[in-house]
Amino acid sequence: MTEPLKILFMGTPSFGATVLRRLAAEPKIGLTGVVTQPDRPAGRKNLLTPPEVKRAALELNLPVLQLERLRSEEDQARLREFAAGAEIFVVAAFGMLLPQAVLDIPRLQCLNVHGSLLPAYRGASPVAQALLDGLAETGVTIMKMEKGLDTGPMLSRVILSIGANDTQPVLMDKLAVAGADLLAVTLPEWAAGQLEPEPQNPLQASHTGIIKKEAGQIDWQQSATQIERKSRAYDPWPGIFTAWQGQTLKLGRCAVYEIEQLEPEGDFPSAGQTALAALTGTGQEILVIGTGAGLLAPQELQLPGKKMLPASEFLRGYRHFIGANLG
RNA sequence: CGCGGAGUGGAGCAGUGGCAGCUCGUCGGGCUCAUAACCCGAAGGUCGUAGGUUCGAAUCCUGCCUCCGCAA
Repeated sequence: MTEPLKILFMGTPSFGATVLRRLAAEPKIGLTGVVTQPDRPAGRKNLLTPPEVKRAALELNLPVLQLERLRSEEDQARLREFAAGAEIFVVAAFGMLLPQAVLDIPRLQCLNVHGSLLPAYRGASPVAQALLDGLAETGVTIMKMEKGLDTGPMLSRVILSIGANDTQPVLMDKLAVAGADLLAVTLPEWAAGQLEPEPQNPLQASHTGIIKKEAGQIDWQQSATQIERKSRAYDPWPGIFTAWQGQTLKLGRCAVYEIEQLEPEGDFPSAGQTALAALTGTGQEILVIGTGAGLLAPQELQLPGKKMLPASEFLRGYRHFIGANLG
């Protein structure tokens, strides 16, 4: 058996941390160090919080280098020094574009693990977008990095099915695990020169951007199915929310019902209107909200300063919620 | 010192200086072919915590603990 591949890992949030932890357990792979972003103020007190990848690296007793940017000569020099001995850079959700000068550092190039089946869903939020679009399956692609954003030629990929109840963190984690396993296979083959990179077809490319807070605003004209997808794609941030009595009302997990499945008390609610309806057959009463198509049944609701509550408990405290118009 | 909200019987809420309440649940009884429905009744709270103001504090002031929204 040959020497383990010497790898420098670059990543920032939990996707990167999951990949890092699994790589660390791989005997054929030797991690020389971890590069991540600086600690940032986060949380309610704005406490300086280390990125998840840093926490994982410290647990694994790996040297850590935190860089704010990579464009200056000075930063690149520090990186070059830190990366001494590394043959490959492996990048997973790093959050920074690597300049050409950085891409040129390692002898065996830079490889990226991306949470989609490229060339579809390039960019910052491939997982959320796949959930929003209601895809049946997605996957992970390992590519050789180029200067562009997720444009490099592909080395390997694995396809995963998306569960009907998968939320963004759940799917993200599945992809990270699959991506790490794929790396464990791909890296040695790449190092041995056994892989021929396959260029991406730019005509099939699509882009995903950074998610903004406003994206979580519910449009009640959308179908219940679309809104429910949104609730899974935007979990845990920004979540999905609407307005009630001048306050932001967050919805947690949701279910979707067709009109035939329910017997309402009175008329079916219009878009954005709340109502109680009985499930046909069982007679069980549930909270539903009208939408552009179908009915949305939120399982959990939350008002500012309050806890997320199961719908039944929420209604005990706010009985006049029934019949309200949201949005 | 980033901004802000909230802690009240088992659960969720109301009560902003003067007897601690509502919905639900729980327990007992009744009604009913039957029920998650309905009727009658009961138990269950040192109002997060430590001080302070007051004749009197869940309520006003201060510290602390816990939970949460915004911002990042």
